[in-house]
Amino acid sequence: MSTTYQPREAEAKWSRYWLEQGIFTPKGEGDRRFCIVIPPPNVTGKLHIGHALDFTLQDILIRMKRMQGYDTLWLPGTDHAGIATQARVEAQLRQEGLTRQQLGREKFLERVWQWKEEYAAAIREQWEKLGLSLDYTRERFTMDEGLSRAVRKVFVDLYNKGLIYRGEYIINWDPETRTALSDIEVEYKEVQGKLYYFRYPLVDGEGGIVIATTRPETMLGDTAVAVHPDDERYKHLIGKKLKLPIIGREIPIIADEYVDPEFGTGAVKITPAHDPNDFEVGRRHQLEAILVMDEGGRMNENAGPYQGLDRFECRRQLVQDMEKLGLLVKIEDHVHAVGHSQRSGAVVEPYLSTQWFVKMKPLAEKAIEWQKSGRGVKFVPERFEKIYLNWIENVRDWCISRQLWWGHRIPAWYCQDCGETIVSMEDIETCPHCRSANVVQDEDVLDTWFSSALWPFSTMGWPEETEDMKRYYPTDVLVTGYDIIYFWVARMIFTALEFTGRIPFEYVYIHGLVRDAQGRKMSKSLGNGVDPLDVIERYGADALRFMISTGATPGQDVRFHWERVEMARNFANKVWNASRFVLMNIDDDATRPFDVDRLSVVDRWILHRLNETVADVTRMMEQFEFSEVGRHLYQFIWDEFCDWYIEFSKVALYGDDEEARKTTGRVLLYVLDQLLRLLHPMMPFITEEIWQHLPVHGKSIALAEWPKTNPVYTFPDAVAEVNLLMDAIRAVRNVRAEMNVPPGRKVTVHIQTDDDDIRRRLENHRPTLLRFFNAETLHLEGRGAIPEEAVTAVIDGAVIYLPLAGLVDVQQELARLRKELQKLDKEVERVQKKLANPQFVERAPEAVVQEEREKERAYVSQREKVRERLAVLERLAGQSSGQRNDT
RNA sequence: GGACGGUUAGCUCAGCGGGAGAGCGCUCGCCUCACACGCGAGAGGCCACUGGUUCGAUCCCAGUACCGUCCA
Repeated sequence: MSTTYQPREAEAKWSRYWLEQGIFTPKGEGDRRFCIVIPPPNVTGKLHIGHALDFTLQDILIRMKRMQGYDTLWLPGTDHAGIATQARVEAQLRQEGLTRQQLGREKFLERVWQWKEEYAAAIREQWEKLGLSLDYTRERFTMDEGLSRAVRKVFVDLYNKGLIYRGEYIINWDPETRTALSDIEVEYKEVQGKLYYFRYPLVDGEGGIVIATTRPETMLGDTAVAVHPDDERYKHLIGKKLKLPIIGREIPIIADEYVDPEFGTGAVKITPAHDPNDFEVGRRHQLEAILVMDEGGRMNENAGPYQGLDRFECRRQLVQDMEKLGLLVKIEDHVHAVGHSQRSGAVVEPYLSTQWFVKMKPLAEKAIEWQKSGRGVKFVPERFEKIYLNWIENVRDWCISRQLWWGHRIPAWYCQDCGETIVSMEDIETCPHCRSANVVQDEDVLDTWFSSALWPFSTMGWPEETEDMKRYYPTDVLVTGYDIIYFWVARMIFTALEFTGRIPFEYVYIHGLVRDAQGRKMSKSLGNGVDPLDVIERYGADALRFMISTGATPGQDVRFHWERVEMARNFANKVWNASRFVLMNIDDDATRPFDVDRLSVVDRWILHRLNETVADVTRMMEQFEFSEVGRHLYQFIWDEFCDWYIEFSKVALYGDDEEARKTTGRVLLYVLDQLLRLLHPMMPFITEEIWQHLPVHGKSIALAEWPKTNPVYTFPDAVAEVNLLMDAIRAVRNVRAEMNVPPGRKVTVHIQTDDDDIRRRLENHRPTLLRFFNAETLHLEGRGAIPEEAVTAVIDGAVIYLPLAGLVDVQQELARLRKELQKLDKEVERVQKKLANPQFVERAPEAVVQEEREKERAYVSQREKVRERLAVLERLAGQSSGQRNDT
């Protein structure tokens, strides 16, 4: 084994081995099963660091459960990601000077499938590099045949239940990708815009009405101007007609409660085809809806002289023209929220169009009822439940049709002869109503999230009653980021309830986003993204996994810092070297169980602490507190196992007592083995690599049993004794460092105590103390002769002196002790003040009061010892200065 | 406008009713027979602010300020 851990070969070796051995495919046996389905990454491109976080957390859970003996299934898959993938392939085509229209639907889809195969393969490779224990035999894709059947089934059933309908409404239109979007695919951003005041003249008589608008170009489609019915300024004008400038159309002045008299002039232009509120007003007043733009955001034939202009160019020109006509009253600066397409970034246009919708109310009500009656999904952290509920309680109908080619084609056919709409599981050739063969399928596809919403059960083979469906559904946990609670989590819940009658997962663990070192969101445009493969290449997958899973508390964002990856890499190396040490110091029979009666005090101490660590780590894992798990393991392995136990063990290992040597070897191996298991879910590769070097038998550490606490290893006395040892050692080290005693210089140490028990305990560890003190002589004695030229350290129950002829300056030593005295004075004062408070003694729990009393005792006694030593040194200093004065 | 999250060591973050923690950075000393990706010893904090509850508040409650996110 080399002196530093080399992740590259080890990782390649073990991911191959795991696959070959098929250990991630569940057996399908046993009472306890545990299942997670992966949030399917988009086949648009490579995985980013956020995926690495999401997948690592799932792998940690799955690996622990597998080791705990559960029959575990972690099901992988990818998402077709309609708009995003189509856009990527179209961009590729553009480079070749082609458009999808030129290629035609069929040829284009072939290209996208080609793309999909390529990227799905790349994703699979990245999963393996991350060390994920996915069951690749069950990999799914949202457009697989089976999953497509599920999509169709859900669509048909919802349609038959009246929960899917087609109609003409205002939807969010993305003129860039030329498709409809759902409400949540629109991101509102505050924009510094203008508020334009236009005068519309009355048809009959003088004057007119001044309206205010942020989108002047839509006036070309105005079919009314509305005022509030109670608005005294306009009451007399209601019912009169206005002449729409430029177009010349006569439009009525109507009264509607919707108008806010406080905003602008209190008079609002009404454009039913380009604004959701105006659409409603238009319905109430039977107004005509006139579209003035085409699908690409250019003005159409209804826009009169502006036909063919881009919507923003039209706005500029129209404002100029209105000014020339003397109808522009004023322009004000105005900050307002403008909707942008989540995918293309284009300004979204409210647009009247015929689309398919899911009627949300009945579905939402069911989901709310389940959640509120306590049968719902458990959110971790809990606060996200409120976010989910708030959304689903206010959800509006879901626009599910997309004007794309890549996706699940809507299973609706229109008879060109009788006008019938047929929604069907099977493809339709002839109209069942009029027998005409002149039927055409809807050109559009479904929102990607429509199929994602079925993911937890469509991947299991639903609607068939498969074995997987019976055994692994509902799943146990869903792990995902808070950014897709609405898009995905909520939709999975209500579809699962409707179609499977159960919640799709018991827990949903919500994590944050990975940001760059400055806290900015990682994005392509900023170029601040970090490629997980790059991190793996440089530091290893385990380092990446450890860093990322230990980075943040649940629900909180994580910043990516290379220094933190380095920290994780160093930790891996520490584990590596500790293991090397163990392997270098054990015999062949180290695997034999140790005899509890032969255990040394330090053995007992480490076993006791291991027990506590096992309990803590297991508990925290089950509570999804991954970063606490990481911190605990880091601390225990590095500080306690390496810095203390391994150092302690050297005394026995290099000593003469053969039995002690063997026992120590066995304990070292046992503790290391247990620690590797605890660490395995977070750092699968290095733990496997080391474990396979260990003289233990097993196919893989991934299948080794998860550590359990062992009540036999409960040794509170040993813990107290080792704490005493550590105190003494730290005190001496401290003195050596402060006095600049060269590391090579052997010292003599006097430990004085009245307490026979303490002296006896320390006597037991004489060889250890000599080694750690780097001393040649150790005197354990009662209170008595104190060497004069010595440095003093006080610990609880004993005083330690280091005679350091030539190194001790009495004045310096006095100053050091006075500082120490001050510190102790402060502590004593604090404790005594507390204990002097009768309310504290009465009301605080007995244990707390006892603890304070114990502290008081310890501090007072230590202070006493410091004072004594000070008195001696002060006398000495007085003498020497007196002598100087005499001469 | 509403909801939620954050404010703790120079930086990045844990902790969360009873003596302030980690990693990195910094200072000092060490290539000590597992590890310099290391070892040992340190320095460094009115735990944002104002009130309240409590024997006791960094932690709970109310409010304020600033930063951030989501929703309208």
